[in-house]
Amino acid sequence: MDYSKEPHGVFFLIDNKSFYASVEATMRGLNPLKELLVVMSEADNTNGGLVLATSPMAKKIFHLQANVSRQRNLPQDPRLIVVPPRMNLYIKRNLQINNIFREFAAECDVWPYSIDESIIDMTKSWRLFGDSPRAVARLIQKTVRHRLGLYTTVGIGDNPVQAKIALDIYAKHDPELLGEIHYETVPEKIWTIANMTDVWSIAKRTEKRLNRLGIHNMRELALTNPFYLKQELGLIGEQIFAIAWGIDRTRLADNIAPKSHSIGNSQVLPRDYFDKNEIETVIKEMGQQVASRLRHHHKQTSCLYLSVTYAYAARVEGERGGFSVAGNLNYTDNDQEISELLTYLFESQWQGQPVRNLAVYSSKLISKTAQQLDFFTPVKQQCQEEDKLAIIDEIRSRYGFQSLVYANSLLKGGTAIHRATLVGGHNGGNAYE
DNA sequence: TCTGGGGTCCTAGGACCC
DNA sequence: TCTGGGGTCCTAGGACCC
Repeated sequence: MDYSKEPHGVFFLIDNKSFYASVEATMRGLNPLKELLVVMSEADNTNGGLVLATSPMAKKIFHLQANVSRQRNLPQDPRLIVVPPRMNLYIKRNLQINNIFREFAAECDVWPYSIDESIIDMTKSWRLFGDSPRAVARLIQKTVRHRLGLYTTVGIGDNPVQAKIALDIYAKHDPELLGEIHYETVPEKIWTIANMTDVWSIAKRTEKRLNRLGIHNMRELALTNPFYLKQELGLIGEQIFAIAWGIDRTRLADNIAPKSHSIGNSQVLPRDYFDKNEIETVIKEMGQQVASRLRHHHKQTSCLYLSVTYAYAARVEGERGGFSVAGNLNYTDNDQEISELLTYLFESQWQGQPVRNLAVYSSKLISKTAQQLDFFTPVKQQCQEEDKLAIIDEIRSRYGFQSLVYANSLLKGGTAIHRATLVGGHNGGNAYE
């Protein structure tokens, strides 16, 4: 493989070791790597408790490998500290960590990827801070540890995908929490990965399809004809072939840049819902929440998507366990218009099955520059409606969502009030210390 | 996994157009 | 109106990630 024309840079992929659990440990004056601690959400719909994060030592001692597990899987051991999540605090820490990264690279070269991972393009700046990329990575780790008490894990690569694999496969098990992959070390570092599903973008289904083609590891993948892979797996085939060779031609500015394609919410209901009115109450609430988020981002949507999953008891083998439908409408961020279309979509498909899971997404978004008036409603009325929603948003941002709810949320089945203070479905806690 | 939540991207097949 | 064909857009579903 000739790598000479491939982009060569210095990329760091940094994540926080057991992020939520580590933050909680530091808040208690404990060492994140030594304590036995789990963060467990006990929201209504978690069915007894959902473990969101497990400290490294708890994973080791109690063999808790899976990231997400249930309360029933937890050992009854007095040494184990179980704490509720504080999502707002984790968001705040994430911002602080990224601000530290911005001391080591330009603003435009730091790309937050998730609540506990960021990609940093260090190509232009690493020489300012040390003799080798590895030394600079150590310095960043020490800085974060010193200021916030948190341990970070760093994958280093000549491009983002090498850094990502270095992080996932090597850094997490390295005593210094560092991993490196470069073009020259691809056969040694990537082809030897025992389990293909450990590689980013390959999960169970893709592994199965590869197995059917006689491919059982990364080396075999790398040595397969790429045209054959493309023919059998489509674009995914090309992509994972490139990954097997450590090749990544994406330019972060084009690909990672936040370009919001959709805004939506989903929830598992706290119990099975049988009644049409109850289900529609929640659908309307979710529509209002999506509308409110659209307004907050100054966006409007022209396409709504509703997904309904039936209660387990209503599933029939061989039949679909729910439905999803999409519908178009004129660009809007209006509660009423959004709720109406969602209700219509629901009624167009629902045939009385009990429901357990609902999702509402808005897509085909545009930035809102001015209010779009329609031809059929008096202008004054449209402006008043707009003003009313702005006031609702203002009151809610000052006094909380539950300070002002539609009467339907007080009806049986509504979940909005209960969920109002949750962040990502979990307890927000308080960001202030 | 008898159910967490918020996303992105890809694709097969149908509708529609010229 | 017992077979055109190519292109584009849309929908619904699948797969994956953190």
